[in-house]
Amino acid sequence: MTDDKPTPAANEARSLNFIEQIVEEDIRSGKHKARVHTRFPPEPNGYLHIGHAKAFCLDFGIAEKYGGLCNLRFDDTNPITEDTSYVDSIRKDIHWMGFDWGNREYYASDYFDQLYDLAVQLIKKGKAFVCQLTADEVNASRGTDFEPDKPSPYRDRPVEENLQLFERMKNGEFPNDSMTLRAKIDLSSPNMHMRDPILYRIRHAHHHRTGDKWCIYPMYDWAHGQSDSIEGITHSLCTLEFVPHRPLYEWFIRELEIFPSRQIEFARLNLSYTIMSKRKLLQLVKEEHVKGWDDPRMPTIHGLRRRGYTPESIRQFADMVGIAKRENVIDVALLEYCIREDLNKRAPRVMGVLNPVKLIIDNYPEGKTEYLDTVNNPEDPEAGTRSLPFSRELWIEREDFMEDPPKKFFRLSPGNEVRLKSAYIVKAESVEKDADGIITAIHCTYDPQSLSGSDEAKRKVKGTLHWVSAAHALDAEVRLYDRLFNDPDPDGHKGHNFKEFLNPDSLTILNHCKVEPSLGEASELDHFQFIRLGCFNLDPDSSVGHLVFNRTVGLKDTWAKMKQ
RNA sequence: UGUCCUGUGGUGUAACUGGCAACACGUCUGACUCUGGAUCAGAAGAGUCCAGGUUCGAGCCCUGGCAGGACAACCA
Repeated sequence: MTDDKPTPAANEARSLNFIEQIVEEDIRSGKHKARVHTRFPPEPNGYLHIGHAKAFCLDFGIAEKYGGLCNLRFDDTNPITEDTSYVDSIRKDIHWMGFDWGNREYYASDYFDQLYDLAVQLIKKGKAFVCQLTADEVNASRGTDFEPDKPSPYRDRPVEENLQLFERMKNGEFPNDSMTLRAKIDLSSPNMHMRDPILYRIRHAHHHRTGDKWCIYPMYDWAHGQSDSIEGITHSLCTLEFVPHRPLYEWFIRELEIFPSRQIEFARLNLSYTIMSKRKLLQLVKEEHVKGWDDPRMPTIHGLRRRGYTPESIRQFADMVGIAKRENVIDVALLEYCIREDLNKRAPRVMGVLNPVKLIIDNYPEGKTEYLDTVNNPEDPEAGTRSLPFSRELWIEREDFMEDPPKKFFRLSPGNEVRLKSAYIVKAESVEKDADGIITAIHCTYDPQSLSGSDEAKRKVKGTLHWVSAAHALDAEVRLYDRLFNDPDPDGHKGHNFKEFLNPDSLTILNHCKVEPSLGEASELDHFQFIRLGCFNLDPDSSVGHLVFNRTVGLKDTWAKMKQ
């Protein structure tokens, strides 16, 4: 066994995304002494969503894979939109996802002093100046693609004067927006970011961490790259919209002669039938199209958690979508696949009836209750068994009975037999209806010899139904969710607002569901598989005596597919 | 119009860096099943945006097009 060609499997295990390839090359060449250090830099001005999850799974994942570190760094350079409450939620979300940053929780605001000093350094080099143009005037001075910007009249202010003015800016001697510090680079650059970008602006605003110490705040380009350098970040991973910023990122490194972090960009996640813009998600919350950031229909981490998604399923998803530079739209079906697969292995099976109709077993003794054993999870022998109360009157799913069934209907219909899961085989005999012709009860008979597990129970019947004993059932509210938008790309239609595509049926509330009594002991957010129906979890809205379940995702339903 | 990024089955990602395109989701069969779930077996589906070129040989290299996206905030 010397010259085996690599098997496809081995090959695949070796296949790396383009960022891993870069990292491995750097390690091989001994760059930064083969050290790998990444960071996840959220701005604390909103909640994290699944797109961020893709990003921080990458940041933390790369560090983990190559024995490096990943910092959490809040990019808090804009006090008027940022808030400490967001810091808490972001921290919580990342922890919940299973990542840890040790004591390396940093803030761009931690570096305001150093950033200020670096700015002074840049001024001294003659590479930055204090500009007194108003925002409108700056915009008016902007050129076009082929026409350079008009130089600011303050562009050639002497270094000494710049130094003094910048210090006075810092000292709060000037009102908001009256001055900026701008880099002096290249007014005719085809890259607009190089046309004397603004580094600092004046904002007399209270900052959630630095309080009132500062009234000048650095812009993204100035703060982000330098923060990377200060932390010794080797690979600074960000999304594609920052590609044009990279020349500026590198210009600062060169001019300041600071640690050369490398910025690498990848394509952000897009999910079909949803939106990912923080601003637009905020709009959905504010305009009450959803009930909050943690509404189970939201693509936020908060929303997914409440919906019943597990950290493992989301990490699996992040892994499966891959990393590349081309625009992409991931099918939500992949996300659903990930949670089904995870919960299939872990979620205990229980019985719950969403749209109940009474099933009366005419030949079963009145007042009798049997306790029948049933397995908690066929995928997990360790999960054990529990007992279920069974009696003469049961609830079954209204959909599971048809008076006049089509040929492939494997459920209950007059004269036909069906297995009640973990119980007996029953045969439908007759129905009761109300004045409107709606079935109010189904009468059946059971075969006492057919109890699950008994020798006589080997008889095959075409279908198996879930059920709940009427006398023992608990009432429950069940919330069914459908996609929030009924268009695959709600934000992608020119001339149409994304809200036009909101799905009016994204939430269906069922109020009179019946669930097995064991569910009375469920805890908040516990996961279950309601047999034959889907994955559900207990919503925090539940209270003693009022159970509320969310449907995380339905089971694959080939019958539903056949009906179409 | 300028600069930059990107074009591989329906979707996403690969192709050990020149050797006739693989994996996953989705779709469709069939088997099995006390969940029409799961599991198992299998199938269909791209000749890699287009046109030239280099080469024995190109998705990978070169040239020229075309298409999509990003940028032009005192946001990040």
